[in-house]
Amino acid sequence: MNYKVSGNDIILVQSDFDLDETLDCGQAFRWEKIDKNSKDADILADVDFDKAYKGFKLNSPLLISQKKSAENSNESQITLHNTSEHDFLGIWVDYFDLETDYSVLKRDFSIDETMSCACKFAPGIRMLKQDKWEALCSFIISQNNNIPRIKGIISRMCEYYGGFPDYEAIAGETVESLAFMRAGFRAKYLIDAAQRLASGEIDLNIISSMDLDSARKSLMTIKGVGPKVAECALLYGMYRIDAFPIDVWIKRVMEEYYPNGLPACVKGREGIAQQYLFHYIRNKENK
DNA sequence: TTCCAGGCGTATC
DNA sequence: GATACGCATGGA
Repeated sequence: MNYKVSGNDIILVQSDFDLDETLDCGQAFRWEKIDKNSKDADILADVDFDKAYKGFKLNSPLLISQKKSAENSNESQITLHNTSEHDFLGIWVDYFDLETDYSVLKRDFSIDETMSCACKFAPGIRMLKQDKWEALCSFIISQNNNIPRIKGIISRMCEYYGGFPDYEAIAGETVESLAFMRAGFRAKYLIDAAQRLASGEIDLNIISSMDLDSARKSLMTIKGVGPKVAECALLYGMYRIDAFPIDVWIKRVMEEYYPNGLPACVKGREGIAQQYLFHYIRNKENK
């Protein structure tokens, strides 16, 4: 990975990374696109960019922009603004999975025809390595919900606490005191998860090193965590890329393309394949 | 008005 | 173990 430090910015030339496809594909809910015509874009007044996002990993903020390379369509200049080399190496390299070569991954996946289409459809998807607790919370909130509303609930939560609340904070709440979030029936599930973590009954660090089945079972002892949310917590919060969350959209993918199961070429990396497929099935009609 | 959204708990068989 | 139904909320 090649990068340079320029003042308070980190600049890297990176292939297989598109901000829209990675930050707005339903894996994370705290990234907001910066409209070039809004006053938000003022902070990027001197920057030459195509698209930019601001957001967080847990409570680490980041402003990130992208400028497509003129000579290579698969390549972009990615700039992480107002950060340090220390945070880049300590937080963001890991978060954006920059040590993984996605061109190799996509080449492997593309043996399968549907996977090939999905990879070509959004070649700039990367798996985000999110915080365990943040991912668990996010996907508890996600159940029977749509993405704009998930973002809204999480945004109200973070605004209220002045950042993403730790589980001790949520553990002390009640359904009534969390009413401001308008999370509906999910509020009691968040509280249960937080209380189980606060009591030490469940430890996400321990779960992250369990075998997949034990990890699933342990997570599913939390109220409101079923097979799908457990799988998402494992995939997005613990980088268990062999986890394979099946929601309504992936169910459609399986019925339409894989009635006999997933192809062998995604074995061991089902979760990453899932991210390409999820984005593909949801968006292929309107592109 | 009705249907749906990155599901799950509960009741019932 | 399978299936049916209710659930908070808000946009289409």
